[in-house]
Amino acid sequence: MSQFGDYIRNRREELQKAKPSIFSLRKVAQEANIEPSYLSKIERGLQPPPGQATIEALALVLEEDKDVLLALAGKVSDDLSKIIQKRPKLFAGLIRELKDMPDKAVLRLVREVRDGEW
Amino acid sequence: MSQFGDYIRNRREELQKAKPSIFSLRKVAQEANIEPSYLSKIERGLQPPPGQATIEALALVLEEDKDVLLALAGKVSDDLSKIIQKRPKLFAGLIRELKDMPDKAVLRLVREVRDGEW
DNA sequence: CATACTGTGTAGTATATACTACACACTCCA
DNA sequence: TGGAGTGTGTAGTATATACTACACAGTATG
Repeated sequence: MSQFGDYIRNRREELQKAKPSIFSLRKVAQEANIEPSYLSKIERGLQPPPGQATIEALALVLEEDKDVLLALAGKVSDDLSKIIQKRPKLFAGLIRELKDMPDKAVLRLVREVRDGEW
Repeated sequence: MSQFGDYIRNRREELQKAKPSIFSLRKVAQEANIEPSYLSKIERGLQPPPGQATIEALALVLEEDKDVLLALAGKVSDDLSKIIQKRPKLFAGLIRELKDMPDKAVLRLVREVRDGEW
């Protein structure tokens, strides 16, 4: 039931398969400046997700998107915060729509947005 | 600099103009089951935003979207969390795009999504 | 002018957050 | 077979969170 923990454990193990010497729990913890035992507990959901600074450090080490990691930890990134602040109603509407939107439609939407069609 | 506080104070005062007797700080605090002084401090940003339960109570009283209020408080709602969990990459992409997307494009996007064109 | 509201300041507290420190058990391989 | 590496368990702590309780000052109304 620990989204954040599961996510980073999966990600780390994935990287570890490719480069075992770099992505052990101890090495990753060291890179992120936290105790290995602490990271272990976070990955297994025995500890709530860490603070913003630590999450961003982990995002860097694990080559992950910090907005996603923060969100999985139940925290809102500064970028997302600015978007919501600027257009709260858009944000509320988007959540309502995305909840039930089929994947295919979402993918097409994102592709078009990215390609500047909007 | 207190997004959450500013937002709910504006909202409350707006409602207060229409119905002064119902939307005083004291009445709203009472409805949300918190101390008036606490709400006062939150509205002025002297106190960090309250917990999830209190935010949802305030959303109800102030007739606001709870996803927005939670996000302004730096917290991720369950609905948003589910979306991110299901499609982390979509979410990351969406944030990147929305940051610089002009309002007109966003509005058109949302309208179309809402109308089922997606 | 009293009393009934408005919002605010000060002081305090239980619980959760965000970690550290270090010992322990296991596996691998030289 | 022993040392280097893997992850984990227990114990503890400073700081922040998420509030309560209540006294106080101002305004408005009867």
